[in-house]
Amino acid sequence: MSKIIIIEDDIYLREELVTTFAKKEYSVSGISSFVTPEQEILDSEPDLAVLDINLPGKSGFELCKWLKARSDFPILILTARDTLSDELLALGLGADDFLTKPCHPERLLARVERLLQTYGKMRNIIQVGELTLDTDTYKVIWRNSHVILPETEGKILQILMEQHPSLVDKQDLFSSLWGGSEYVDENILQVNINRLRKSLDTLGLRDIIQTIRGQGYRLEVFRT
Amino acid sequence: MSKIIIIEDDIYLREELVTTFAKKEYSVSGISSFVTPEQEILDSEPDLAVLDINLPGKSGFELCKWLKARSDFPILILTARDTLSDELLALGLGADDFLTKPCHPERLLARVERLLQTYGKMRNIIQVGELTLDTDTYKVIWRNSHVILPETEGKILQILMEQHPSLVDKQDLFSSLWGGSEYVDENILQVNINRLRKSLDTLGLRDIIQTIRGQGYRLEVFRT
DNA sequence: GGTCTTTCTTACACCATCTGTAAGTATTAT
DNA sequence: ATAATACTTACAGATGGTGTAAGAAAGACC
Repeated sequence: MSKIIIIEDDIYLREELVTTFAKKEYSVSGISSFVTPEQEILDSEPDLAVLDINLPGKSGFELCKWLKARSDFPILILTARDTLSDELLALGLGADDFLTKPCHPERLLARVERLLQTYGKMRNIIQVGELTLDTDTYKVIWRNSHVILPETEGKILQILMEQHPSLVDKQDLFSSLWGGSEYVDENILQVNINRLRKSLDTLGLRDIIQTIRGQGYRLEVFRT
Repeated sequence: MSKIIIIEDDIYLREELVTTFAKKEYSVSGISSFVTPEQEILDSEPDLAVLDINLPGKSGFELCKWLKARSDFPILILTARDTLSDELLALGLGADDFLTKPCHPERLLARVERLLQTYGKMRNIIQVGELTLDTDTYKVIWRNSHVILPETEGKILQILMEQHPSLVDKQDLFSSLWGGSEYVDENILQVNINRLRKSLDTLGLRDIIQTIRGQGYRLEVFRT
């Protein structure tokens, strides 16, 4: 069954939540240390996180933003802070739902259920602005159209998106793509960048890959 | 920009919602006739629907269920009915969010924005129970694993899922897959069914394709 | 139980696509 | 102007997907 992680410092409420989910046959765990919760959360590879805002150390807002940039499981914010601006901030940071305490367990369960169902359809999706990439199939989605890239082009785009908005060194691309093997033609990267540009051009994405002469490539920042 | 459809019988509120969304550069339209709203909604191919519950004719609940079975855009329920059981019912029928009137426009906009962002990542996804298929790439997801099918196998699975839980006639499969072309070996369907079964077996999905001797195939109904 | 029909399984060869190599052209920096 | 870097196009080998073929297994019917 799905794995849920609870990030909540009130031990009483945390245990209550754990019990609520455990009853429904979820595999559920609570975070107890708030010194460096980030890695603990990522390492547990949850299917969903229930996140409080008022935490010792990093706030739930910061945590939400940090997690959303590095993972693709849904985050449900559950907090006593019930102002509209809190909700707008949370949703703006990528939170998937926002519920206020006290929250009826059935409502929480229903919301969690819905998120799991929605996200169950999307595994291994990364996103930069409006650009979406499925890293299993290398399907690229932008606005209302899509292309399916061959493996090499897809891997290049994946690296560019993961490093966005930083520059990606040519050497990094070489070692990621052809690292283990023996010598390959220096030109191979340019050829594949060229192919990738042509593929993306069919979506109307001209010039989103910038060349930084002598160093490497990077994704152009574009309006969202 | 994204296209939103408003299904709300109170003309006053409807116009207010239309204005709210229009300001944010959404392409927005309202339903005015409630005799047969279903087809009008589908035909407009919206990216999201805002749906009231208390409607003349079919209720919003029925409409939600009907639409969810035939389309894949998100549905946000916006209603004056604020009981928990209404919310649970709506979410259970597949609604993606549930807000009660009166609702602050900013909250509504933020929720809509979030849904559009989430759904923007998932184009052309169909689902039967826990089984998910991307009909562009033929990536099949089940529980925590996935396979990418070759085109022919993927098309067969797509048809079986679209017709589920009905039986699919062998002739239908033949005409869908090899319809236009000249003669093909009768055996080709059996070979590809066999290949598809083996591919799905790598997910632990043994025997989900039933053979109906003399007629065709169908997807086994399994526990969700 | 025997026989006929239908379905399943495995192997093989053709074909399309992807990939790296090569060679030549264009662009940029100094 | 010249050299260095980046781009473009064409080509051939490798890979994986597809239909054909032939025989084995399973089910229906008497």
